Amino acid sequence: MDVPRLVDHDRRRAELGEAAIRIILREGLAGVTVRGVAAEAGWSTGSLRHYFSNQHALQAYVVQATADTLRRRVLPRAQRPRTGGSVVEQVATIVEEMLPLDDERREEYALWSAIVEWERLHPQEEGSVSWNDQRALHRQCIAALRGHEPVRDPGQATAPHPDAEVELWAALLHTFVDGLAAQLMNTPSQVSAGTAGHLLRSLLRAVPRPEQPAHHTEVESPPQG
Amino acid sequence: MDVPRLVDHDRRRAELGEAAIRIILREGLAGVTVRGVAAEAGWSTGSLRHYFSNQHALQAYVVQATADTLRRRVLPRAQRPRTGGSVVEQVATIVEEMLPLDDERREEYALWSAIVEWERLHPQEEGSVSWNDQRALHRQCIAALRGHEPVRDPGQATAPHPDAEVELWAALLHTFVDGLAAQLMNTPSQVSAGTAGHLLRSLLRAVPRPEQPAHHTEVESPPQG
DNA sequence: CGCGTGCTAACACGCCCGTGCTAGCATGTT
DNA sequence: AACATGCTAGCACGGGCGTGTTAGCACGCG
Repeated sequence: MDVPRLVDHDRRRAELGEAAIRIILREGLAGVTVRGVAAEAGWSTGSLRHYFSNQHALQAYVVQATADTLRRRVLPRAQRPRTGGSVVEQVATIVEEMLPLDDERREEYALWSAIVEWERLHPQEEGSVSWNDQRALHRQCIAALRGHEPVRDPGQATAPHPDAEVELWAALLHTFVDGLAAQLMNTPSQVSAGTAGHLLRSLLRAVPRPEQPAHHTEVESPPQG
Repeated sequence: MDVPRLVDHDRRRAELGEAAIRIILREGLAGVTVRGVAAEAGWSTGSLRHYFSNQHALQAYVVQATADTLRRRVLPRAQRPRTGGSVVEQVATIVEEMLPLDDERREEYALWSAIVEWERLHPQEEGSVSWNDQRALHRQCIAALRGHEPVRDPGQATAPHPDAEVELWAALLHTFVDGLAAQLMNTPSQVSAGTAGHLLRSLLRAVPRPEQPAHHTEVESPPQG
């Protein structure tokens, strides 16, 4: 026993994941079948089932692998330091890294939507994949609105933020970005990339900032529900 | 020939539509199969195919019937006149009629999402169903922000609006509402109904209005893309 | 009453699916 | 060189799907 492995299981699984991602982009998450993924990767179904006993196990792995791929692709772009331009422009370029404004980001957003859909249909899995990423986007919005570097995760996610107004506007921006992304994906004929940029910057200009306190919004309670 | 009909075809089609809506709510649009709808309605597949030759014809009809059902349910609620409360509160209650804040409106939003999904997958159909409803929501937002009754459709959809700022904020509100609805559906544990209400009202309070021109947003171009 | 037409039900075909199973191949060890 | 074990390929079964076809039923009309 304990014979040295002949193949690298992790490498094989990663190959399967890449094939599955290609299928998701072509046919959506419902197209991720045992037979389909095996054919896309050039294998037989029996070989695939040596690594994933179930379709469920396959899809769960694919969701995880896709989330990892997205993190590696999107986060560095969003966290790249911005120096030039106004605060509005800096925040806009950060947010635009996550919006489906071109084919590459449309691909990324389609993959992200597939993950969210999968987790909506399978809510009992231990440890939601998208939750941490949602928090990361949230923190990114907060940090961007402050004009600071992203805050390290304090570990206490529900603790009230020191600046309730910034927290509120981060939540508003987060929601707005979700809507903008949905409109760009679902009704691209009505909301083009240029329109999205205009809308985003218009909203950002409406955000009250300390150095420009022209508009006061009465904050009643923190937006965490 | 021209023998009087023995059954009311429209009535039968409507029965099929209701059965299909139940299936959409249970299993999504992908569950709308010829066999499944026939079984849900208590028919045989042969009978169903007497009314719809294709699965495509069935689904196209179901999408249309669902859109009609939604219009009859949602539009009267949204267009009900608001008298009491501030403008923010009036607009909030209008918008909330379209948000998935309880089980009934979650059902409605799930049906609406199915329609949008279907039209995204079949873009070549003559006359998009959701386009007119998107315009209706857009006009509703504009009218609500103005505090007026809904404007009649001028027939010239791309004509620039007289008040560019209202048009801009209507588009921003529309996008924000889309994002809020998506968050309520996809991540209800993070965005509850109460949170959604707070966020919506916070955004509405930030909208500059003629009687409260405390904040000036530099409008550069109309948001139509 | 008998007939024709509209409607219904059921079956058949081919395809794709998940999954269990088994014979064969390749490789590291003895 | 021979073996044992991990891996591969392929088949088989049962089920769901869309769709074409066909036999049978019900009703209105002559």
